[in-house]
Amino acid sequence: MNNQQIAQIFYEIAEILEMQDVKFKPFAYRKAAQSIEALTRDIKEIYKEGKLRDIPGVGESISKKIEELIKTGKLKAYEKLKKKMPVNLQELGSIQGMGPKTIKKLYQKLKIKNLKELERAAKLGKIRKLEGLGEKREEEILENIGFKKKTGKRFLLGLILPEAEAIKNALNQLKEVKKIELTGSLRRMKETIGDVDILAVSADPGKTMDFFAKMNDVEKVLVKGLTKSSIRLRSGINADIRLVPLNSFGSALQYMTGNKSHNIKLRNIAKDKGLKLSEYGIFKGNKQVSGKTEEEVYRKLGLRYIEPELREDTGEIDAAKKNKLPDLINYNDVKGDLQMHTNYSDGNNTVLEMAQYAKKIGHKFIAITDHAGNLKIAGGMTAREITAQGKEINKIKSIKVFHGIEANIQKNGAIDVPDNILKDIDVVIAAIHSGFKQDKTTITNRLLTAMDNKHVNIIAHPTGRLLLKRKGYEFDLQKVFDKARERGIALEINAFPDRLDLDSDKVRLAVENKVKLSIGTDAHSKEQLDFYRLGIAVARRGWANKNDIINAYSIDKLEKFLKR
DNA sequence: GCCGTTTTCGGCCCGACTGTTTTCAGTCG
Repeated sequence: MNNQQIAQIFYEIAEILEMQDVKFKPFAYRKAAQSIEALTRDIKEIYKEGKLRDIPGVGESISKKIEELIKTGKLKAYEKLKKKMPVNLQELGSIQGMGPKTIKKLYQKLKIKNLKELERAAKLGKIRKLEGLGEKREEEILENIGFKKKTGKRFLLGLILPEAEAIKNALNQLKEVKKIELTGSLRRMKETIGDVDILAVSADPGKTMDFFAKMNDVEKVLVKGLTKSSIRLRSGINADIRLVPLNSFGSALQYMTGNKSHNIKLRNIAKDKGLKLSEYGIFKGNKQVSGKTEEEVYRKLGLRYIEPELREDTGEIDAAKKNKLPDLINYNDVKGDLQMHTNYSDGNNTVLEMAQYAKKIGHKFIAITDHAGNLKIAGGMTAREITAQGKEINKIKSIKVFHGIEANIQKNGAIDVPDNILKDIDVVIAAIHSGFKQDKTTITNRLLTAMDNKHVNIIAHPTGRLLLKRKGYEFDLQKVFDKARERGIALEINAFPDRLDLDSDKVRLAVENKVKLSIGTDAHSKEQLDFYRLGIAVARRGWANKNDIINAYSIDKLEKFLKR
């Protein structure tokens, strides 16, 4: 039973209780499930320490249920509920428009238990005959099943951000649009995005909504009103827009940026102060006392301004109250990029082209880190090629270029490039590229052995995960942190859109452990150097300040770090 | 079921849109 599985059971309990019209309990179970999901430690450890009730939303009853789950792997209360409602909630609930009440009705009237049965019933026209449902709902269900089958539910931040920014810019061209921002998980720079949320102020809502619904990329209009509209883009992602009065822009921006539990906490703070917070502002009775800017909203609630990337309800509100928010690294603090590839291995551009583009986007330095050693598929360089590349790098004067390589950590932890080559390399990146299926202890030792190599500077994409594809291997994080700190090795925040590895939770732990981090785009073409801001976003979401990130160092300081 | 610098009992975030309704329930964010 891991954290996610336990959380899932509580989500399902919430759902079933909601079907039974039980008041308030669903909210409590959902809250507990969210907290458990957000834990950065194994809940079993917390249980062993007897500290389950320190988890927000976990009280007497839920802590006992967690104990039962850990001890027996089962939960009697859950199984009892499940008997009354033996349906695949996760599956049915993942279809847009299917909430607890509809699921319940469909089970009671048509015995629908899963997606397959739902699809069959819809195709046979059985759903439209039920009271409270109709033809349109039936069509909607069928369509959403089709949508679910076609795409996964989430999209990579790095791929959606440019598309969303293009939409924002197009809308911003309209003269009646006075203000516009991307909001939601995009603004929080979450690694994957469920949909695109846009907030705007418009002097002509009708015209703005018409434009929004008729843009080139629109596949289907889902909802269209004067304050709120929703479309599906050809790329498969949904985009929502909300129009509000200028006086409410700040509170609406706050509200739409979320996340949900961050917002709920803020509303509770407002309430404790005798105020009411909604997307339209902060109200005292009927009088609006705040809402034009986000800064003002936080101030009115007695909080320091909280950067969007931190708004995940993981301690930031408390920190804002106590004036203990981190001094986050800024997007312009990063002065260079510490992982990229050229045509010496599997990249598309030359050393010079990479350097020129890096200069253009404002970098002061880069490290060229082509594959070396025995990774043949990625065109690992030979000793002779490494020397030739070094000469080419030395010719570049417009920007500081470090000569690096990306070497492989072999199954026994050895680096597959000999020391006599490594000793002349400025930046040695080591990474695991094979043997992902080894057990936790083996991988841990492998990483620790690699970090004992006296030339290694950076461990790249430390967990090996690929977003929406591969989970990544497990290892003892604490041991690797300790070794990195002792040995003066940085752990990478790989900024390639489907990696973002380390992730922000692990970055936060690394920062707490005083481990240095490096940002590398892993660019294989010059345009991909733009991904560096995704890496900064991960750092910010991990509460890092600029001293934690070696890319924010001056060149002198960075050179010292690299010489260890 | 959880929780408390106004509470150990009495509250629990708030509003828009749609479909199937003739006054509103359900879903979503």
